[in-house]
Amino acid sequence: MHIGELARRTGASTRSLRYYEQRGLLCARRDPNGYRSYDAESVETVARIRELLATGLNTDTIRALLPCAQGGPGLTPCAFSSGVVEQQMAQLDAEIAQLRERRAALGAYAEIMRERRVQDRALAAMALRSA
Amino acid sequence: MHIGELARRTGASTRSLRYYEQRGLLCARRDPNGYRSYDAESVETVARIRELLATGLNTDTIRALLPCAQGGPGLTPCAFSSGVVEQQMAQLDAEIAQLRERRAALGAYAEIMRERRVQDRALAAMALRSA
DNA sequence: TTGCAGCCTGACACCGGTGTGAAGGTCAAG
DNA sequence: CTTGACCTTCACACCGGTGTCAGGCTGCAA
Repeated sequence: MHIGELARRTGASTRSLRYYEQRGLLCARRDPNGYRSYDAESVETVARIRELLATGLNTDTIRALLPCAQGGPGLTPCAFSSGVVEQQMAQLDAEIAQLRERRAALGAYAEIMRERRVQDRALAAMALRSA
Repeated sequence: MHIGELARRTGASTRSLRYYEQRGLLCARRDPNGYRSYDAESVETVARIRELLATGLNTDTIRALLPCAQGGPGLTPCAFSSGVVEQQMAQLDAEIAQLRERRAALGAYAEIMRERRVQDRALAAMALRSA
Protein backbone atom coordinates (compact mmCIF):
# COMPACT_ATOMS: atom_id res chain seq x y z
CA MET A 1 0.00 0.00 0.00
CA HIS A 2 1.38 3.41 -0.97
CA ILE A 3 0.96 6.58 1.01
CA GLY A 4 -2.03 7.79 -0.96
CA GLU A 5 -4.05 4.71 -0.21
CA LEU A 6 -3.12 4.77 3.46
CA ALA A 7 -4.25 8.39 3.54
CA ARG A 8 -7.54 7.46 1.94
CA ARG A 9 -8.09 4.59 4.35
CA THR A 10 -7.27 6.53 7.49
CA GLY A 11 -8.49 10.02 6.68
CA ALA A 12 -5.07 11.47 7.42
CA SER A 13 -3.41 13.66 4.80
CA THR A 14 -0.25 12.40 3.12
CA ARG A 15 1.45 15.35 4.76
CA SER A 16 0.42 14.09 8.17
CA LEU A 17 1.54 10.54 7.44
CA ARG A 18 4.99 11.75 6.41
CA TYR A 19 5.10 13.85 9.54
CA TYR A 20 4.23 10.87 11.73
CA GLU A 21 7.11 9.01 10.12
CA GLN A 22 9.45 11.92 10.63
CA ARG A 23 8.49 11.99 14.30
CA GLY A 24 9.15 8.27 14.61
CA LEU A 25 5.55 7.21 15.13
CA LEU A 26 5.11 5.29 11.91
CA CYS A 27 7.60 3.37 9.81
CA ALA A 28 7.41 2.36 6.17
CA ARG A 29 9.42 0.08 3.94
CA ARG A 30 10.60 1.57 0.70
CA ASP A 31 9.98 0.23 -2.76
CA PRO A 32 12.98 0.23 -5.10
CA ASN A 33 11.70 3.48 -6.60
CA GLY A 34 11.70 5.14 -3.20
CA TYR A 35 7.97 5.02 -2.63
CA ARG A 36 6.82 4.33 0.92
CA SER A 37 5.15 0.96 1.26
CA TYR A 38 2.82 0.19 4.17
CA ASP A 39 1.34 -3.06 5.39
CA ALA A 40 -2.23 -3.52 6.54
CA GLU A 41 -1.34 -2.99 10.20
CA SER A 42 -0.38 0.58 9.45
CA VAL A 43 -4.05 1.48 9.14
CA GLU A 44 -4.50 0.40 12.73
CA THR A 45 -1.37 2.22 13.85
CA VAL A 46 -2.42 5.48 12.22
CA ALA A 47 -5.87 5.20 13.77
CA ARG A 48 -4.27 4.81 17.17
CA ILE A 49 -1.91 7.74 16.58
CA ARG A 50 -4.82 9.97 15.70
CA GLU A 51 -6.84 8.86 18.68
CA LEU A 52 -3.97 9.79 20.94
CA LEU A 53 -3.37 13.07 19.14
CA ALA A 54 -7.03 13.89 19.60
CA THR A 55 -6.62 13.48 23.35
CA GLY A 56 -4.06 16.26 23.26
CA LEU A 57 -0.91 14.16 23.56
CA ASN A 58 1.96 15.42 21.46
CA THR A 59 4.03 13.30 19.13
CA ASP A 60 6.89 12.90 21.57
CA THR A 61 4.61 11.43 24.18
CA ILE A 62 2.86 9.25 21.65
CA ARG A 63 6.20 7.90 20.49
CA ALA A 64 6.88 6.76 24.04
CA LEU A 65 3.40 5.35 24.38
CA LEU A 66 2.90 3.70 21.02
CA PRO A 67 4.95 0.53 21.46
CA CYS A 68 2.62 -0.27 24.33
CA ALA A 69 -0.57 0.93 22.70
CA GLN A 70 0.06 -0.89 19.42
CA GLY A 71 -1.42 -4.26 18.63
CA GLY A 72 -5.03 -3.50 17.86
CA PRO A 73 -7.79 -3.62 20.44
CA GLY A 74 -5.61 -5.56 22.88
CA LEU A 75 -3.34 -2.91 24.28
CA THR A 76 -0.09 -4.28 25.60
CA PRO A 77 0.38 -2.31 28.78
CA CYS A 78 3.50 -1.31 30.59
CA ALA A 79 3.98 0.61 33.79
CA PHE A 80 5.83 3.35 31.97
CA SER A 81 3.08 4.03 29.51
CA SER A 82 0.38 4.15 32.14
CA GLY A 83 2.54 6.66 34.01
CA VAL A 84 2.67 8.81 30.89
CA VAL A 85 -1.08 8.63 30.51
CA GLU A 86 -1.73 9.53 34.11
CA GLN A 87 0.71 12.39 33.91
CA GLN A 88 -1.12 13.69 30.87
CA MET A 89 -4.42 13.37 32.67
CA ALA A 90 -3.04 15.42 35.53
CA GLN A 91 -1.92 18.05 33.08
CA LEU A 92 -5.34 18.13 31.49
CA ASP A 93 -6.81 18.63 34.95
CA ALA A 94 -4.48 21.56 35.50
CA GLU A 95 -5.45 23.10 32.19
CA ILE A 96 -9.11 22.69 32.96
CA ALA A 97 -8.60 24.40 36.30
CA GLN A 98 -6.79 27.25 34.60
CA LEU A 99 -9.55 27.72 32.06
CA ARG A 100 -12.06 27.79 34.90
CA GLU A 101 -10.06 30.55 36.55
CA ARG A 102 -10.00 32.54 33.35
CA ARG A 103 -13.69 32.09 33.00
CA ALA A 104 -14.25 33.29 36.53
CA ALA A 105 -12.09 36.36 35.93
CA LEU A 106 -14.03 37.19 32.81
CA GLY A 107 -17.24 36.61 34.67
CA ALA A 108 -16.17 39.23 37.19
CA TYR A 109 -15.59 41.68 34.35
CA ALA A 110 -18.97 40.94 32.85
CA GLU A 111 -20.57 41.40 36.23
CA ILE A 112 -18.94 44.78 36.77
CA MET A 113 -20.08 45.89 33.35
CA ARG A 114 -23.62 44.76 34.00
CA GLU A 115 -23.72 46.70 37.25
CA ARG A 116 -22.30 49.80 35.62
CA ARG A 117 -24.92 49.58 32.94
CA VAL A 118 -27.66 49.49 35.53
CA GLN A 119 -26.13 52.47 37.36
CA ASP A 120 -25.79 54.36 34.11
CA ARG A 121 -29.42 53.80 33.31
CA ALA A 122 -30.38 55.02 36.75
CA LEU A 123 -28.21 58.09 36.33
CA ALA A 124 -29.68 58.76 32.93
CA ALA A 125 -33.19 58.48 34.34
CA MET A 126 -32.36 60.92 37.15
CA ALA A 127 -30.87 63.33 34.66
CA LEU A 128 -34.01 63.15 32.59
CA ARG A 129 -36.21 63.74 35.61
CA SER A 130 -34.22 66.71 36.81
CA ALA A 131 -34.20 68.22 33.37
CA MET B 1 7.84 58.35 31.85
CA HIS B 2 10.00 56.34 29.47
CA ILE B 3 9.40 52.73 28.55
CA GLY B 4 11.83 51.35 31.10
CA GLU B 5 10.06 52.94 34.01
CA LEU B 6 6.66 51.85 32.75
CA ALA B 7 8.04 48.34 32.50
CA ARG B 8 9.32 48.53 36.06
CA ARG B 9 6.02 49.86 37.35
CA THR B 10 3.84 47.33 35.57
CA GLY B 11 5.97 44.23 35.55
CA ALA B 12 5.69 43.97 31.78
CA SER B 13 8.86 43.69 29.73
CA THR B 14 9.76 46.53 27.38
CA ARG B 15 9.32 44.03 24.60
CA SER B 16 5.73 43.46 25.67
CA LEU B 17 5.00 47.16 25.95
CA ARG B 18 6.24 47.77 22.42
CA TYR B 19 4.16 44.83 21.29
CA TYR B 20 1.03 46.25 22.93
CA GLU B 21 1.65 49.48 21.07
CA GLN B 22 2.19 47.66 17.81
CA ARG B 23 -1.14 45.88 18.32
CA GLY B 24 -2.89 49.17 19.01
CA LEU B 25 -3.57 48.58 22.69
CA LEU B 26 -1.32 51.25 24.08
CA CYS B 27 -0.25 54.59 22.66
CA ALA B 28 2.71 56.74 23.53
CA ARG B 29 3.81 60.23 22.69
CA ARG B 30 7.32 60.58 21.37
CA ASP B 31 10.01 62.79 22.77
CA PRO B 32 12.01 64.78 20.22
CA ASN B 33 14.71 62.11 20.39
CA GLY B 34 12.25 59.42 19.46
CA TYR B 35 11.84 57.93 22.92
CA ARG B 36 8.35 56.79 23.90
CA SER B 37 6.82 58.93 26.61
CA TYR B 38 3.96 57.66 28.76
CA ASP B 39 1.65 59.43 31.16
CA ALA B 40 0.59 58.09 34.53
CA GLU B 41 -2.61 56.58 33.16
CA SER B 42 -0.59 54.17 31.10
CA VAL B 43 0.22 52.19 34.22
CA GLU B 44 -3.47 51.58 34.67
CA THR B 45 -3.97 50.76 31.02
CA VAL B 46 -1.16 48.22 30.99
CA ALA B 47 -2.51 46.61 34.13
CA ARG B 48 -5.87 46.24 32.45
CA ILE B 49 -4.33 44.84 29.28
CA ARG B 50 -2.49 42.22 31.27
CA GLU B 51 -5.56 41.28 33.26
CA LEU B 52 -7.44 40.69 30.05
CA LEU B 53 -4.56 38.81 28.46
CA ALA B 54 -4.45 36.59 31.52
CA THR B 55 -8.09 35.66 30.95
CA GLY B 56 -7.07 34.27 27.58
CA LEU B 57 -8.33 37.11 25.40
CA ASN B 58 -6.08 37.87 22.47
CA THR B 59 -4.86 41.31 21.53
CA ASP B 60 -7.43 41.80 18.77
CA THR B 61 -10.27 41.22 21.19
CA ILE B 62 -8.67 43.40 23.81
CA ARG B 63 -8.30 46.20 21.32
CA ALA B 64 -12.03 46.07 20.76
CA LEU B 65 -12.69 45.86 24.46
CA LEU B 66 -10.21 48.35 25.83
CA PRO B 67 -11.94 51.64 25.02
CA CYS B 68 -14.77 50.40 27.23
CA ALA B 69 -12.61 48.81 29.91
CA GLN B 70 -10.35 51.80 30.29
CA GLY B 71 -10.80 54.39 32.97
CA GLY B 72 -9.58 52.77 36.13
CA PRO B 73 -11.73 50.78 38.51
CA GLY B 74 -14.89 52.24 37.04
CA LEU B 75 -15.32 50.33 33.83
CA THR B 76 -17.25 52.24 31.24
CA PRO B 77 -19.46 49.57 29.80
CA CYS B 78 -20.98 49.25 26.39
CA ALA B 79 -23.25 46.64 24.92
CA PHE B 80 -20.63 45.67 22.37
CA SER B 81 -17.93 44.95 24.88
CA SER B 82 -20.14 42.86 27.08
CA GLY B 83 -21.03 40.86 24.00
CA VAL B 84 -17.35 40.25 23.38
CA VAL B 85 -16.84 39.13 26.95
CA GLU B 86 -19.79 36.79 26.88
CA GLN B 87 -18.65 35.36 23.59
CA GLN B 88 -15.25 34.71 25.09
CA MET B 89 -16.84 33.05 28.09
CA ALA B 90 -18.79 30.77 25.79
CA GLN B 91 -15.59 29.88 24.01
CA LEU B 92 -13.90 29.10 27.29
CA ASP B 93 -16.82 26.86 28.15
CA ALA B 94 -16.36 25.05 24.86
CA GLU B 95 -12.65 24.60 25.49
CA ILE B 96 -13.30 23.28 28.95
CA ALA B 97 -15.78 20.78 27.56
CA GLN B 98 -13.25 19.69 24.96
CA LEU B 99 -10.55 19.18 27.58
CA ARG B 100 -12.99 17.11 29.61
CA GLU B 101 -13.60 14.93 26.57
CA ARG B 102 -9.89 14.46 26.08
CA ARG B 103 -9.51 13.56 29.70
CA ALA B 104 -12.29 11.03 29.43
CA ALA B 105 -10.71 9.47 26.34
CA LEU B 106 -7.39 9.18 28.12
CA GLY B 107 -9.14 7.76 31.14
CA ALA B 108 -10.55 5.01 28.94
CA TYR B 109 -7.04 4.21 27.74
CA ALA B 110 -5.73 4.12 31.27
CA GLU B 111 -8.57 1.86 32.28
CA ILE B 112 -7.87 -0.60 29.47
CA MET B 113 -4.22 -0.68 30.44
CA ARG B 114 -5.03 -1.29 34.07
CA GLU B 115 -7.29 -4.20 33.18
CA ARG B 116 -4.66 -5.69 30.89
CA ARG B 117 -2.11 -5.45 33.63
CA VAL B 118 -4.35 -7.37 35.98
CA GLN B 119 -4.95 -10.04 33.34
CA ASP B 120 -1.23 -10.26 32.62
CA ARG B 121 -0.47 -10.81 36.27
CA ALA B 122 -3.07 -13.54 36.44
CA LEU B 123 -1.61 -15.20 33.34
CA ALA B 124 1.90 -14.96 34.76
CA ALA B 125 0.74 -16.52 38.02
CA MET B 126 -0.90 -19.39 36.14
CA ALA B 127 2.24 -19.91 34.09
CA LEU B 128 4.30 -20.04 37.25
CA ARG B 129 1.97 -22.54 38.88
CA SER B 130 1.93 -24.84 35.87
CA ALA B 131 5.71 -24.73 35.56
C1' DT C 1 36.29 61.93 25.88
C1' DT C 2 35.01 57.69 27.52
C1' DG C 3 31.79 54.60 29.41
C1' DC C 4 27.52 52.98 30.49
C1' DA C 5 22.62 52.82 30.81
C1' DG C 6 18.72 53.42 28.23
C1' DC C 7 16.29 53.87 24.06
C1' DC C 8 15.28 52.79 18.94
C1' DT C 9 13.99 49.37 14.94
C1' DG C 10 14.09 44.97 12.84
C1' DA C 11 14.24 40.26 12.89
C1' DC C 12 14.59 35.34 14.31
C1' DA C 13 12.98 31.61 17.69
C1' DC C 14 9.59 29.20 20.22
C1' DC C 15 5.45 25.39 19.90
C1' DG C 16 3.32 21.63 16.95
C1' DG C 17 0.44 19.65 13.67
C1' DT C 18 -0.93 20.68 9.22
C1' DG C 19 -1.59 23.26 4.57
C1' DT C 20 0.61 24.33 0.63
C1' DG C 21 3.77 24.80 -3.12
C1' DA C 22 8.00 24.02 -5.87
C1' DA C 23 10.87 21.05 -8.46
C1' DG C 24 11.38 16.72 -9.95
C1' DG C 25 11.13 11.22 -10.42
C1' DT C 26 7.88 7.02 -11.65
C1' DC C 27 4.58 4.50 -13.85
C1' DA C 28 0.48 2.99 -16.27
C1' DA C 29 -2.91 4.08 -19.95
C1' DG C 30 -4.02 6.14 -24.26
C1' DC D 1 5.48 9.75 -26.74
C1' DT D 2 2.28 12.29 -24.01
C1' DT D 3 -0.69 12.87 -20.33
C1' DG D 4 -1.93 12.61 -15.83
C1' DA D 5 -1.90 10.59 -11.38
C1' DC D 6 1.03 9.56 -7.79
C1' DC D 7 5.26 9.64 -5.47
C1' DT D 8 9.77 12.02 -3.55
C1' DT D 9 12.22 15.86 -0.64
C1' DC D 10 12.63 20.54 0.96
C1' DA D 11 10.83 24.48 2.88
C1' DC D 12 7.79 28.36 4.22
C1' DA D 13 3.41 29.75 6.71
C1' DC D 14 0.21 29.63 10.45
C1' DC D 15 -0.87 31.30 15.70
C1' DG D 16 0.54 34.78 19.45
C1' DG D 17 2.84 36.68 23.17
C1' DT D 18 7.41 36.96 24.58
C1' DG D 19 12.69 36.31 24.78
C1' DT D 20 16.62 37.76 22.77
C1' DC D 21 20.15 39.55 19.77
C1' DA D 22 22.23 42.88 16.49
C1' DG D 23 23.41 47.39 15.19
C1' DG D 24 22.91 51.96 16.22
C1' DC D 25 21.44 56.54 18.58
C1' DT D 26 20.92 59.48 23.03
C1' DG D 27 22.04 61.32 27.24
C1' DC D 28 24.12 61.63 31.67
C1' DA D 29 28.18 61.25 34.70
C1' DA D 30 33.01 60.80 35.64
